[in-house]
This record gives sequence, structure tokens and C-alpha cells, in this order.
Amino acid sequence: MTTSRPGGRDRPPGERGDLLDPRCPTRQLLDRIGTKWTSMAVKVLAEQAPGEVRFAELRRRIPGISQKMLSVTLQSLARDGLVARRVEPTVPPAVHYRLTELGRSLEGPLSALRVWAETHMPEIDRNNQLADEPPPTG
Amino acid sequence: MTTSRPGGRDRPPGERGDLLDPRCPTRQLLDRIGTKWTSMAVKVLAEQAPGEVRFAELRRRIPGISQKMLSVTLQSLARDGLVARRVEPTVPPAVHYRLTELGRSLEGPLSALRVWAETHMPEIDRNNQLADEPPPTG
DNA sequence: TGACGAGGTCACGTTAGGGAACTAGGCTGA
DNA sequence: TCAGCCTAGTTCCCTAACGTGACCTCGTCA
Repeated sequence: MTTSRPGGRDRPPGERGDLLDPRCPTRQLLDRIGTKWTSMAVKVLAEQAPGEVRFAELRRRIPGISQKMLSVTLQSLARDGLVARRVEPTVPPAVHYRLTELGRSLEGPLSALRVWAETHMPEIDRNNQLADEPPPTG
Repeated sequence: MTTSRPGGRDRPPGERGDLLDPRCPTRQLLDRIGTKWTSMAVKVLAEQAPGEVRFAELRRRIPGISQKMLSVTLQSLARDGLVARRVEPTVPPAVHYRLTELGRSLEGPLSALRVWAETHMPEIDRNNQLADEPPPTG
């Protein structure tokens, strides 16, 4: 997702003169939760909220995710302040994650979206199949 | 957004085997509305719903979008059945877009997300800045 | 001749996401 | 003593996709 300047080059002056509004918060939010694993992680964490989930447990609950992507996703969420990270200095170190207050407040809108998705995705899939079909005779 | 494919329904056989659960509708939805311009287009169209908006007008209302991306975005939305496309056979042809019933039903959850984003993005930005700062002494 | 409207196409750069290998370090077993 | 295991990452490298600008169409109007 590139909200930043594409290509890094500058555009001719006096052209349209405007770049993208960096103030569109919805885009910024979707840049975050729209990444492949983020919403799943939030969901899994929300299911346990206000409890904590460990790294390996998250991995287990998010089928298909790699260590790296889970790590990257959690770091991103932690940076945003949506999840909190607690390290137990045992050996091997145990790291616990939980949604923050902010993260839990996101669960409402996100679950609304989830409900919509579960309700309407079949219809969207059907629409796509219709669009793939050859046009009806006539 | 790897699962979305604007122009190809099946993947080459013998790829890396399997992809993620295709049964996660939330991911599929986010693959769609998470693309850079989709949510903006939906928003602009929703503001005019149930009225129509023309291509050039959409372009004007979405600062920074290129013709191509607007075109691609609208095609994708039309494929999904979220927007309807009406061509007036004038010269030059005038194409009108509007949200379908399905599209308008998405506006609810989406606007909830938008409200959340507008409310909390400053906090998220602040959290990011805090994360960038050097750790406090002591 | 050029602009408009609604795109299509091409070449290109950036980015997300993926795999595999590597790290830390106390504990266990040989 | 040394190898190997465990968790939670990190690093490198690669590819597919996403998004971009530039240029093209086509008919009419000025």
C-alpha cells in the first residue's frame, strides 16, 4: 500500500499539483488492517480479550501464517498501539500478546464488517461467476 | 492483496500447493475494499446514493487517482455487484455509476470503520511517533 | 487542430508476502 | 563436554501483485 509518493520522483510543477491526501484516515486504517494477516490476528486476539495469547498459540490459530509474517504483523500492531506485548524473561522467553483498549475498540467496527462479509460474500462470489459467464443469447 | 485477482479466477496448477483458507470471507472482503482506492470510491458513490456519479466526476472527487486506477477499481466493484454501470449512448458516451443495493448495505459497516478511523487514527499516529523515538532514559 | 469523456495498453517501480536459514541461551541427554 | 531442542524472532532473497505515468483510441464540437 503506497500512501507515500510513488517512485519518489517529483511531478512537474503546476500540474495538478496535488498528491494524495495524507489526511484520509480511512485509507490509512485500511492500509493497516487490510494487510493479509492483520484482521485475523486482531480477531484471534479479540476472542481471547482481555486475556493474552502467546506467539505459538497465535500461529496455531491462524492457519497458514509463517513465523515471519506473524512477527511482522504483530510488530506493526504493537507499533500502532493496538496490541500490547509482554515478555516473560524465562528461557526460552515467552511473549504474550493482548489487545489494548484501542485494539478492542476496533473490534466493534471490524466485527460488523465481518458479519457483512459472511452475509454477503456468497452473493459477491455469485456476481463474479455471473460476470465470467458468456453473455446470454439474445 | 494477493487473493484478489482482477481478471483471473483460477490459479495455475502445481503452484506452491495451497493457499490460505478460501473460506475466510473477511479476508476476501478486505482484499477488495482494502485496495487503495476502493473504499474512497464507495464513499463518494455512497454520498450520492441513490443518485449516480459520472466517471469524470468521480475522478474529480477522488484526488490523486489516475484514470486507469479509477477504471480498474470501478470494474472490480461492478464485477462484485457493488456498483452498477449505466452507459448513455451519447457522444461522447456518458457512463454513470451508482451503488447497488448490495453496495449500499456495505456503507453501514464501512462508515462505522470510517468513524473509528477518524476518531482513532491520530492516536495511532501518535503511537507510531512514540515508537520511533529513542527509548526514554531510565 | 485540439479538447473532451471514458477508458485501454504498455513499461516501469515499489511493495507485500513467502521461504529458508540464522540467532539467543538455558536445559536435557549422551 | 558437546550436540540438540525450544521459543520468538531476524535476516536475506525472491516473486507476484499493485499502483503509476505516458501514450493511444474514437467521434463530435469549437
